[in-house]
Amino acid sequence: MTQQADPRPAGARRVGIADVAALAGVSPGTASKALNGRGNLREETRQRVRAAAEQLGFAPNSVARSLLSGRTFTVGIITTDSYGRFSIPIMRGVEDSLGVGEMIAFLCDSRDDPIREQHHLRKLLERQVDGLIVAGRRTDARQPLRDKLPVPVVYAFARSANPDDCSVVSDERGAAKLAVEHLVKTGRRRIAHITGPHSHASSRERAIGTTEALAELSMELISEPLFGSWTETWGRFAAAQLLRTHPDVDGVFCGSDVVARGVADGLREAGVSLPTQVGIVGVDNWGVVAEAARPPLTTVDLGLEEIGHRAGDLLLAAIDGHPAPGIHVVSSHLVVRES
Amino acid sequence: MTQQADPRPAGARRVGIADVAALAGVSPGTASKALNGRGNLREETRQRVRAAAEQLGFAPNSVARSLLSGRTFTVGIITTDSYGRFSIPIMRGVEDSLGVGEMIAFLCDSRDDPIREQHHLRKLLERQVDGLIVAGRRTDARQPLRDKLPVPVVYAFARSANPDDCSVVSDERGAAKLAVEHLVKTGRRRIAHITGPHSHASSRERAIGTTEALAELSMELISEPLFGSWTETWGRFAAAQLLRTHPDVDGVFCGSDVVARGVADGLREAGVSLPTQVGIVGVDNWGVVAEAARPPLTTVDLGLEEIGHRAGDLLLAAIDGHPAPGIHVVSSHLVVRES
DNA sequence: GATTGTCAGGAAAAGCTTTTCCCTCTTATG
DNA sequence: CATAAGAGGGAAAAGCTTTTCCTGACAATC
Repeated sequence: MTQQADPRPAGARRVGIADVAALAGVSPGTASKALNGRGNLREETRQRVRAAAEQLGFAPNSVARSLLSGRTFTVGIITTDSYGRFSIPIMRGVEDSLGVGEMIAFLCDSRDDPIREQHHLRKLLERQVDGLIVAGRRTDARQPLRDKLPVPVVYAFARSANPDDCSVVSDERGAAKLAVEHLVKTGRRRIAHITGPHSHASSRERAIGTTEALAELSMELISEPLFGSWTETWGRFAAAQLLRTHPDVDGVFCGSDVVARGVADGLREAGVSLPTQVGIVGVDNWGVVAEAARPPLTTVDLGLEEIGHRAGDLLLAAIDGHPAPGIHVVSSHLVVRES
Repeated sequence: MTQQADPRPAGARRVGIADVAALAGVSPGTASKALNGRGNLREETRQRVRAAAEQLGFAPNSVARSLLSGRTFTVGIITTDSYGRFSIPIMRGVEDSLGVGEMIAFLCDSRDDPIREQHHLRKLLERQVDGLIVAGRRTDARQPLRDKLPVPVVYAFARSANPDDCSVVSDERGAAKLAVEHLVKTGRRRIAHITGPHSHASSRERAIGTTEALAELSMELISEPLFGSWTETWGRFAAAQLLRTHPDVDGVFCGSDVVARGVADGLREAGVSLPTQVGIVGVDNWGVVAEAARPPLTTVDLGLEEIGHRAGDLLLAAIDGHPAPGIHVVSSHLVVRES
């Protein structure tokens, strides 16, 4: 690996501050002050140095700068999800937040493998990252990374099992509440809940939130929540089953858009007119699924990008010495389409 | 931004090689040699140093190491796509490839904004990345990043307009050929092509590949290629139209899985039995779309992950002084499902 | 016994920027 | 005029690891 052939093929030697200083006829220290607005220099000298830097296309070597300051303006993102459905908007939010602090992110994919995760962690710490964000694909609590880390950590979407860590999570029950209230507000009274596997915390939370929200309105589900899998096939199957047992259903809250799309297809193909006879609400606001469904799905957006953004902000604050441990809940919002 | 509050909340002072050396009773230089297998040391000394490093949990500060060696073992990935459908598998491939070289990637999202892109470029160069990968979302050629970059660059998926740059691209015509051959092999003779916007190079290339592949078999399309958009709605619409003008169609090659799914729904709901009467082939192998379609879609996988992998390999080679300029084509492969 | 060679490890420089401390020159003040 | 103060800029250290060069000690050889 990595012979020592010339590592700079095209663009000549990199210019250093010494080159700028020489061209401007000052010492490197002075050049540094001129460019960074420090020290006590004549305005004319500053101009001269700036001109020299411009002319040479000087960009400070941030490696040297980091070595001195102990700060790299770099964070590591460890995602357990192979850049999938969930981590993508989260990462975008993180990058947005980090960008304003002139920080930049290393991306590591642990693929749910603890060994891999520790390996990435070590590599990131060697590189002196200023902080870490751990993004998961499931809302179930996860093991903390490791005790006594030398840098702050923020968990995004998948909370840390240690409540003293800083975690940013979605509001699962609030999402269910939004969905239920929307269904009721649009006149639905006989509501069912079709969702994913019972082994997923998000399924269970959303189911609990659903019954709670109905209870607040003195209502209840027309049947027990139907747990299955996060697939369209399950949605279609469950829709058919639901029609057999409860043909009078007029609203379905689905645990995800994928399930909701299956339910919509299942109902429509059984001759149910949507959204006239039955209203459907999904969760995720996953464009390719929700918009292509017939009718386009009304759905609850969990605010993944906002989660990433908050995680980034909290990490920056922690790096600046203002940690905010605990669970931070980002609220969901309803996206009304035609279903 | 960034006060100088204590940047290390939890884990005490970072241990340096000097700490290890002191504990082992040697000089820092000797400790370095011991840990890196350099120099001429007694085996017992090496052991002692290794034990001390272990005990203290020492991890070398790669910032200092980089400053000395001029190599950071870091690359920058600039994607024009907000971590979307295409960049995701590409990035995974890149990470796979880079991982074996113990390299790690900075991720930047330019959101198709040249200003943003230049900004990211500058930040990455300041950080002394060893190389760059530019990943696009469209196959259309793009402007090169900049002339005379001090590090090697590999373009992935979206080739550089400069043919002397190193680009890794998908085989659009080959993909069309695979699809057509599959349709013909499964007995289809009256084949149509429904695809995305004519303004996209990938639509045009796939259409050309389709007619070429048919020509090689002394066949031709039953109608001109139908250009539209990358949506299910277009697929459904085009399917209906196709049935009106060519009710005898028995095979459709679609420019993407999303379109193919629309076509499948459109045909099925018009009473066409799939795949008995009409065979459908898509492009992308996008799980959530292709697998949920009825029937699950046979599709051409463009090998995005492989593109990322190749790009990573080529970049590593270039960093090691073995550049391979030109266009590198990654071949597609057929994924046979039930359509 | 003196010289040469080898082995083990130490000392110091290098890599690039920033920052602290200090020096010199000018100007103002008593 | 002499001293103090301030302005402007230089010199050098610091940050951490690696690498080169060098020194000492010991053994072997003549």
